[in-house]
Amino acid sequence: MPPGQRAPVPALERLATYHRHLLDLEQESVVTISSAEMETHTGIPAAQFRKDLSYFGDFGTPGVGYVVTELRAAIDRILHVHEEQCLLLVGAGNLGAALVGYPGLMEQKFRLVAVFDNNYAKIGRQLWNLEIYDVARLKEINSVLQARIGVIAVPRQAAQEAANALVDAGVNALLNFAPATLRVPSHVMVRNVSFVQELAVLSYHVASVASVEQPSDR
Amino acid sequence: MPPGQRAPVPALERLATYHRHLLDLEQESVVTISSAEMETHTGIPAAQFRKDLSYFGDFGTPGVGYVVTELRAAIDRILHVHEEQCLLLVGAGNLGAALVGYPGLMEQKFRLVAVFDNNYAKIGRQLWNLEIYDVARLKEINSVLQARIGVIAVPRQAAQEAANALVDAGVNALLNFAPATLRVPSHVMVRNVSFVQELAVLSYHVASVASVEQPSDR
DNA sequence: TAGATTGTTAATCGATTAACAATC
DNA sequence: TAGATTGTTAATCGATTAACAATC
Repeated sequence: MPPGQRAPVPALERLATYHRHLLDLEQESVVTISSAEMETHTGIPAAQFRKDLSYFGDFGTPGVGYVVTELRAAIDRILHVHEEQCLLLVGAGNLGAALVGYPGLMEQKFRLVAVFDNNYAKIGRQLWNLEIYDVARLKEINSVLQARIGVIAVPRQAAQEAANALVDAGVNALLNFAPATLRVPSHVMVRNVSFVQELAVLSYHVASVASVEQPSDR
Repeated sequence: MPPGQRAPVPALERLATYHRHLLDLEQESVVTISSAEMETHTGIPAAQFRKDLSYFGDFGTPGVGYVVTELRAAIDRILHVHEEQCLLLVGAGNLGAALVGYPGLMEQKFRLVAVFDNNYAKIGRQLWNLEIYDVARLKEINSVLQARIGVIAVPRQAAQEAANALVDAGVNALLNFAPATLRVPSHVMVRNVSFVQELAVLSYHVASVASVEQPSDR
């Protein structure tokens, strides 16, 4: 509760998970829920749920639990997803196209407002309902749009350049799909999404399970 | 070095990062590299690099460093990416199509060998060079293919069912793109890739940077 | 040999888990 | 009031960082 301590990033990630489940519960017209019940839904321990929330305030009632709608709304505000968030996308390839068309984005008030590429064959074309702009115009265009989150969906070699352009345009948060280590100023947060890295971890696991011979658990 | 201790998952994730940079260094014909030099490349502290490797053995030479090619090959074997890994994909939507076409996969010896969907409008069609099969045939088909890693790229509502089908077909590692909490047997490892969750963390950051007023660092 | 750099041990840090007094 | 469940403090756990003896 005392805002002296900063919430750990893992707590923020879990907050997003709680949020998703709370939306489900709202749909099912569940009115209140206890931390123990949340545990059965999310698989995250009740103590951790309460601890995570405690970084931001008091949201529950002892002996009762949490009002689903209120808690969902509170997390909306914490994560700042209660109002529309604009996103810029750099890279109009397969992955970029999949992101623009991804229905989960607008479900959560994220809106892709502009797409950029450096390939002249693509510039000026449409990606779904959005025109593809020259990445050289990023700063100019964002001076109007004022988006603060950028999505990088370009090949590895172009990733740093895309990051530079986005930061220069006033973006201070990057979702990076390229398998590259980005250098950014300290006020910019980067979240990497790397399929290949995830697959490597799974690959390690598969090999180790195979070597132990698959136990017949469950 | 003593294999009594199990490597932490964060160490495995970093191993994949080291691997990527070592491939770059090989391209540039760099012969040896020290942990300090790796730090400048990857941004990961030298001490952590050495510690991470120490879970798996001795790979360097005091006073010299690491032979790039040897270390890359050693990590290949640790992550089990030295031989081709077959992947099954469930979900032939936009995201699935982007994954099949993603060049980074085959660069790293991951090969998507079959695509499944439950939409009869899609079954029998081609996705790039692969035929889309009925998800009901997953077990039958994998009894031949023997893939051990599955990729879930279906809508949230269908994710658990896809996971069940994959596990039933002998898969013990899942890369899940659906924003859902999957229940799986304990021998199955799940890695979640959730754009929206990542965006929520970034959204929190953007809001907090804005509230402090952007410092003029860097 | 002297200089460099490893692998490892010990110290630090931070996050998770457990326990419980406060409170509805 | 009695029962339930919170928010928080303290204990535990695990990962990161620092320091250094071993070694090329």
